[in-house]
Amino acid sequence: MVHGPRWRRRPSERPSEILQAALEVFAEQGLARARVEDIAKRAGVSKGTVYLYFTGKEDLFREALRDRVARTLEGLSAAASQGDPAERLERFIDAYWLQLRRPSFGAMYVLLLAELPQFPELSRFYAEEVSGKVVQLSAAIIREGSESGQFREIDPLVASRMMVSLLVQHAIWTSRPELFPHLGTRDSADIVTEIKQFTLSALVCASGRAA
Amino acid sequence: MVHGPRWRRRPSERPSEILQAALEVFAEQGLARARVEDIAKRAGVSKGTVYLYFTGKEDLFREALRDRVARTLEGLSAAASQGDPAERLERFIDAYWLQLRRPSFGAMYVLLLAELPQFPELSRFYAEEVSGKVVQLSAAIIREGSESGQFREIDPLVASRMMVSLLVQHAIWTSRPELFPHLGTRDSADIVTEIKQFTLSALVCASGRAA
DNA sequence: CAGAAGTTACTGACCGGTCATTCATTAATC
DNA sequence: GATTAATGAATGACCGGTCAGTAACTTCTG
Repeated sequence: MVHGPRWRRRPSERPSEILQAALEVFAEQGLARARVEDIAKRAGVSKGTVYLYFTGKEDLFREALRDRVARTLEGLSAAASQGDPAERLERFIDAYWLQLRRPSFGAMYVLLLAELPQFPELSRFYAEEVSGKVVQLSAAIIREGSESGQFREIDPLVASRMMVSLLVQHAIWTSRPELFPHLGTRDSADIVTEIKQFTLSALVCASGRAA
Repeated sequence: MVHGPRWRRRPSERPSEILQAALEVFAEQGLARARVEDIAKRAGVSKGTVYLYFTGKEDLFREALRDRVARTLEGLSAAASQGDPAERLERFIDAYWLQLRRPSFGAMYVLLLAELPQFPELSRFYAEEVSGKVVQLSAAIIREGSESGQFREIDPLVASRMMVSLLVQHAIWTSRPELFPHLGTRDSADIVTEIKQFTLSALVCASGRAA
């Protein structure tokens, strides 16, 4: 058998290759069960190499999650920038749903919920830079629609939370069909349409019940 | 110092004491990180005793979760049984929210999402007996409201999923305030009121946009 | 009723396997 | 041949699970 070199030196690409592999393994196994050796194997390197670029398993976890979390907001502000409020809201929903249905989202969200208490710094980052921002962005659209009279009067932050709830929860359900059979065989496009219709019904409806 | 007996024989109470302690520790630490010794300590027994009543850590996990999960549906069908659809829906929301805001819910839900893939049997139990049932129950109320003309025409299963999304997601957020600052200092009662109003707005509104 | 004999709930030191981390060595590259 | 990237065998901490021993409780006997 003819072999190429047993390995190649690629110092600049290694870190991101390892992070990618790490996110996958952490997503499948969780922090405690994931084995550094498996992450290394998936990244095509040996266990020792991981320790050249990261100080340990926890560091690797932190970086992998930060890397993925930081992308959640990609494209959201752009989507929200053109047209009348209802259109913009629909585009916002589409853009957010695009992020949420990425296969890694469900896993990442579970990792966030399950492991983040151990990483206070990363928790703060997530709360400030991600979780809060999504609600703020959509709230801005809703506020405008409210002021222009296109949407009924409603606290924009409340409405925004409701809409985000619908999207996130449906994304989680979609990511675990074996636990949540009530979605049946609906595809992603149907779901997002249902969410849009429900949200807009709640927003354009004049009625409103007095408290 | 005077000591009582070093321990007492209480064979009949042991199992449930251990399950209770187990649920708490699993909720805090996850399956892999939780130590049997810590569960034992919290239950006030030694490690060996745990193995008298359960065959191992996984068995303990399975039983603790099944025990808790089985209670999720408590009181839901009763709540849904009197009055016109809007009232019944509000009572259903109140009853479900009562379950969801129990401190153990957030933790249990995360355990479900994170660890259940390893327990196919328990997954099936959850999917069939819990997850599906909640949606069915509320869908029945909505269907009736739709048929009586009190709610607009809408697929009851879709509307039901939307409503459950709102409740479950807000419960998760509530259970991790450090990750989700957008709820501010709102209390539980405000949140459930907001959810009711939003849901009913979406349901009673005549408008509807053509697809 | 004493207290001996028997039963079993319970304990905790120990064993064995797993896996994060280290580091002496080797291979590629300059 | 000097430098640095990469390897993988070796190390040791940790923890699930075991089991010989002990203490609480029960029953039997005179």
